[in-house]
Amino acid sequence: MRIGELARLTGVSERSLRYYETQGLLTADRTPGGHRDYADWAVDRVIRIQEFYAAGLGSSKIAELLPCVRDADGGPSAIATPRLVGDLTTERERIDRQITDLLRSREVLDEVIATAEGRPPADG
Amino acid sequence: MRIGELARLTGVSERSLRYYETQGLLTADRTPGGHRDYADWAVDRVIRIQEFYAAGLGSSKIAELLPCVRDADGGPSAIATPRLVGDLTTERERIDRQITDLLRSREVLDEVIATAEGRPPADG
DNA sequence: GTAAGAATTGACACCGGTGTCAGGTTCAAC
DNA sequence: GTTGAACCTGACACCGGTGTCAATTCTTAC
Repeated sequence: MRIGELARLTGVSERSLRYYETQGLLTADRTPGGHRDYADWAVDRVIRIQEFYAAGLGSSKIAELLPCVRDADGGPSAIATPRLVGDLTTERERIDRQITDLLRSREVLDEVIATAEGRPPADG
Repeated sequence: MRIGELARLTGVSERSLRYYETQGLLTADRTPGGHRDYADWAVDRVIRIQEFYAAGLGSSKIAELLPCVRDADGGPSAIATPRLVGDLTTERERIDRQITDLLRSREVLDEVIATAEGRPPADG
């Protein structure tokens, strides 16, 4: 499929899809004229990339990580090197902390919202 | 207390503490010479500010939100306006989505780590 | 008084994914 | 062929919390 369709299917801008390619996150065949031609599994990959970005990982970490992820690209998945495993473990801890922060902030927001709506804030 | 001590106690840089003041997130008395003099509750407030930042809120939203949060600043808490409640509800939804993303990414990381360590990936 | 450490303001820079514009090329339908 | 939509590359800018440096001033202990 072409970049326009992929953008439409994933909700990710064409700009970003091209950027992912420069970062080694997403590859595409080319038509004789130079237009990108994506395989079907690109949709899943783009969604996964977005999830990783949302989780706070940077392009280079995602680039290392993607080959090790079992997904629908049809290829065999690589085994993470010990160094990468160390990095990912660090990321995992960061993600844990972030989840904790998010849960706490969500509670606070709920309390403020509940108070403003005249409901008694859930006991705390 | 002085800015240096507050920075040490919270783990937040002096630079950031001064920035928070410019954003209306944190106030301090001043000594006759102009040095900031923070009350004890500033520690809790700074930690809360950091949590909100970590949750993806911007300075201006936090500035609106803080007066409505019941915390240790000794003051009575304000009631959020309907407009603010709307904004906070939107933020709450964003936070929910982000938590979902983080949980999913964490699972993927766990699988990659487990595979690399020769453990069978937790069934999925 | 004086010296050393701490605090002040102001300015500049960074990161890094994304938006956007410009100027040119390709594709597909007629 | 021609035409209009889609695509190409390259460049510039943004955001916004934080790091850092500079030049100056305040505080405190001697």
